[in-house]
Amino acid sequence: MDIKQQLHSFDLTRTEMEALQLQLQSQIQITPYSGQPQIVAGVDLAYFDNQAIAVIVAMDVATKKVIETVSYMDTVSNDYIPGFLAFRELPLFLEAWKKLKSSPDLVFFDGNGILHPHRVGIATHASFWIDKPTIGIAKTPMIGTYQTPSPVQGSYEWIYDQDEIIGAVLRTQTDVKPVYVSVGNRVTLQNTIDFTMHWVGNKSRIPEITRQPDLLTRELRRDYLHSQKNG
DNA sequence: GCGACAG
DNA sequence: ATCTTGTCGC
Repeated sequence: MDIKQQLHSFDLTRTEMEALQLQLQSQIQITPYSGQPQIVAGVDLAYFDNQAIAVIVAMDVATKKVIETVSYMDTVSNDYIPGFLAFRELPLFLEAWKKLKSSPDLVFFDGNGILHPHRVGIATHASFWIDKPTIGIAKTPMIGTYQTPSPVQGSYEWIYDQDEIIGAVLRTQTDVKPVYVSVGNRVTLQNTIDFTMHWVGNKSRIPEITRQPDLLTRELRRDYLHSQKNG
């Protein structure tokens, strides 16, 4: 099976998934983002039973206002396996992506980029499907070693795997648990930190760019389950 | 062999 | 991710 076919096949064995990650890993481009993104998007999913709703929210970088939102609901075919989140969530995300009319310059994912055993977390993996620069923002650590960042908002520490820097522990709010950010593809870790902090308000630990889709995904699930309960 | 392990 | 009560704090 060539890589092109695998790009559309998510029902793979563990060995096949690892082989695909290794192929993608060799194509990662950690390069500075050219200029400034004008439109960016955030992604998240909400589950219920064996189904899920994927939501993409496109926002204007300058005004920080929502430009467009799209969603896609379907059955989830793959279990969650640490290290293979992409194979569970990308199928739904890609369907939602097809419905998007605007063209984001960059996409933020709930999860990791290269802060991953094979350097191919969901944000990195997705970049090869949508052909866009990506960034990963995780709420809990997965791998790597790091020092605790200062409790002040904006402070951070590198996350290492041996001598390799694979991400950063970033304090989005003073005296609040930090988040774990990493390069998805086609950006630098510094771009990742800067772009992430741009979306940090003064209230939430989670940047608005991924908090918006998180809120909307739960709202849509509530509405769906409610309408289903009635008519 | 044992424990860890994004969402 | 999801299941859930009370509770601390602005």
